[in-house]
Amino acid sequence: MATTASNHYSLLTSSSSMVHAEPPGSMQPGAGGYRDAQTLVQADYTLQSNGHPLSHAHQWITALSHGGGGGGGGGGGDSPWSTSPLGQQDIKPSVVQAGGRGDELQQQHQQHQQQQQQQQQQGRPPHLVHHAGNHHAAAAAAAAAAAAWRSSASAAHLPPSMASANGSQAGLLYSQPPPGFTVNGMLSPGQPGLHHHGLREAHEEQHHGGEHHPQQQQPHHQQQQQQQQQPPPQAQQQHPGAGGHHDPHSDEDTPTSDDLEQFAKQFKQRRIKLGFTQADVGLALGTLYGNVFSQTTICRFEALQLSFKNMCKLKPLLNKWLEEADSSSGSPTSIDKIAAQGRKRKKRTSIEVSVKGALESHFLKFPKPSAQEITSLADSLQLEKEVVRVWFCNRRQKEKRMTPPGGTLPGGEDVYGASRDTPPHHGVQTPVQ
DNA sequence: ATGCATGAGGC
DNA sequence: CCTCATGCATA
Repeated sequence: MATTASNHYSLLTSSSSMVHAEPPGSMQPGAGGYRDAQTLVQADYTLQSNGHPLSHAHQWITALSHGGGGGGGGGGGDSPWSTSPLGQQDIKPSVVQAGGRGDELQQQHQQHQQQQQQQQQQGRPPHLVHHAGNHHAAAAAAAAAAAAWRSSASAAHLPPSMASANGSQAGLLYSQPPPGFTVNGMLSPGQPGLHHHGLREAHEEQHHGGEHHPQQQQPHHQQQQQQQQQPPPQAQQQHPGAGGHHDPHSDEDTPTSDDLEQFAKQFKQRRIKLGFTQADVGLALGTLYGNVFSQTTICRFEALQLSFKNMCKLKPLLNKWLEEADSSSGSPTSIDKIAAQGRKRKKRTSIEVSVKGALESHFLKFPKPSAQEITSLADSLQLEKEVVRVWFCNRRQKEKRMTPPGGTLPGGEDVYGASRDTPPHHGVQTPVQ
């Protein structure tokens, strides 16, 4: 029953209004059907994407710095962070799904919500944004994660090999905005003209004195390979005494974990002050540099929930945006979003808490279950094998970047060893959003 | 803000 | 099939 509705891919089924009638729980979605559909969709999608002139992305990315990173792909053994500085994959154009599919209902609903959200955020009333402020956990988590990074960073030194030269390339690759192009890729916001470019730094957020714990909270040991993402990030911090010209946000230097943390904070603050939403930024990046990102990604960046590598990749772009947004007065730029294509995704399966608990338990014992185990587990939980597989993948990913679950404090022993049971999700403040 | 999903690379 | 980067759809 976990699966709320296994499949109603609106599109590829010619009928738009049907499907979703399955009583939850009684059935288990046929994996086969799903796969087929997916394949079909995939082809379709690919086709569409191809036509699009957005393939430049991966080029610059690659140039930026290549990292075989995950490659290790399978390799759980290697530590992504240390090995390669930057990402390897190309950025795919984000297709905006055109409405009008069988999912209309859902989409509309979603949009509605988003609008609401945006209103709060970007209802840039001159007076103030009254945010909904509520989530707190995220911030805490972020901090924790950052802390972890910091620790590791300070502890390890890394070879200054990362290069992050891009910029020119980016422009080149994409439809370069004419010289003089108004940089602000976005400007959709009400543009009350209250951009105060004057306020540059928001340094106020300095750290709270010492949360540096030497040890990075590393989850437990695992019997298998535990790829620790121990990033040996370049912790090249220069001493104040020396040359002392350290510029935290120059997009050119190799960012340290600390830089990233700082940057993320500042970025968020300024973004909010300027009245932009995370989605706005993501879109603007696409307009400006050719890489479109979703609200999700921007959000994760701000919350430091991306891998170190990924953070490094994004930072330069966001930094540029920030500079532009702040120095350029809004000029009416129109962001044209290429919308179109319908992309039907499998409907999100919602796993029940109890089931989740079971999965968690297994995860603790065997983070990387074999196909067989997955199968039997899926069977006992009445879930599709694929769902279970993906769940584990995501879980592992989460654990990698996850801002250390509350626990981890000094001593960082138990990530969630003993009482891993309800990681109180949110709980922190987060001023906006 | 996050959970589940998709896909490109890699073994 | 994994990892990793991303994002749609959600709660």
